[in-house]
Amino acid sequence: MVKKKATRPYHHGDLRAALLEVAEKALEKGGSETLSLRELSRELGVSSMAFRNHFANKQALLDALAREGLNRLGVALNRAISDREQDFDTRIIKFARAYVRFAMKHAALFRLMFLSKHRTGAPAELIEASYRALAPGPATVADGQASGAVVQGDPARLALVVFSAVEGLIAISTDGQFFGQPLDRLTEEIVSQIILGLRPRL
Amino acid sequence: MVKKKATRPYHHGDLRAALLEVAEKALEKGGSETLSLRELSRELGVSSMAFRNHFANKQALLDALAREGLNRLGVALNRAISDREQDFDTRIIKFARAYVRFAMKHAALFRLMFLSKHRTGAPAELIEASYRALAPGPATVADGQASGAVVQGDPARLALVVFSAVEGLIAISTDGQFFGQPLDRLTEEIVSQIILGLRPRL
DNA sequence: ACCTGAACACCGTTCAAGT
DNA sequence: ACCTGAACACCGTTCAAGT
Repeated sequence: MVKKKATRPYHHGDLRAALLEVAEKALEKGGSETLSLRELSRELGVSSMAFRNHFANKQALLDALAREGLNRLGVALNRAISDREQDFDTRIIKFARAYVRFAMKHAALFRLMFLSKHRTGAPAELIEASYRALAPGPATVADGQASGAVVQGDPARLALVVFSAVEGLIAISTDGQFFGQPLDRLTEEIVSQIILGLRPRL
Repeated sequence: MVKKKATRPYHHGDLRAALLEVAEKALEKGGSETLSLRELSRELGVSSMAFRNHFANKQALLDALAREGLNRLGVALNRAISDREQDFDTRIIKFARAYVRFAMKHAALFRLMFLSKHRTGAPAELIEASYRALAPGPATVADGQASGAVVQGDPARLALVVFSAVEGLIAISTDGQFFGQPLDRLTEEIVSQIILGLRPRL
């Protein structure tokens, strides 16, 4: 996130930031395919091609949006596991909840984030941003290994099981078929299940 | 799937089927947003608006494609659990594998299927097609309950845990981070984990 | 450095018309 | 019943030009 000097040249102090802001709003109520650059420009009272000074094309704007989203997810996940005094189970459940909550709260952005990073020819920068954002997962698993709560093995590989559980919850959550169970409770249940498999054999 | 008489009126015996076929091919290598009706029409050597006799608009064509995909998934899932002599664990693992394999093999179609049915204002027909396609999940759980392999409770609710596991696998599989483990094996591992939670308490 | 405006090659959809 | 072709209102992107 490079800060630009607010020289207020034509219409805005920072057209780039303004574009990202309205783009995210448009995203959240229409998806990435219905998002129109011309419409965004109209909203901001700027010419259709003003955005060209800040983004090479539409894809570049979407990538920037995805990158920003990944950074925000990373912050949320880091905060969730920040208390290193807590035991592994508590931390990993908080991690899972933060992940699921982010996906629920910013559904369209979340979809874009993983659509962008998985598309063929995604910029390396985006892949790296994703690794950084998700790093709290493996990190917590590694801490769990250090305290004897988790079996030995590659933390990234073991964390994959947690990611799988979380992504599964997110996927089925759009069905809204929770039979009245709050999502936080379901997250705890499923992740608790997963934790059992990560336990060292007695 | 209503069969039309092959009267070969202008260009095709069945333009509807031909459209669905090329549309799926286009989908599989470009996503639903880059799919162009005009381009499909050109490929079939037909006017841009010929499709209008078979589909009200682009969305209707995508919905039809999603519906067809759901039917095919349903067939695959039914086949996976068809041997009622097998025990619960075997059947539900086969179910999960069939699900994951379908999603891998028809990635773009799979995405479209769940994008279509989850979008606001999705036709009821699509929702029903989805329930029918996924029915083998709850059905297998119900069989498991009958044989004492699964705890009591709403089969649809219990099956949700299996769906969650499977969807999670699919989500992370696009990352291709399996550390050399075959997906079938990982599916078995994770679903086996899930099964433990479905067991009646001794 | 930042923004404009006309032009180009695409879209999906509507409508009147053809057979 | 099925298909065509012109027209309309949109796109994203390129390019030459403005300050």
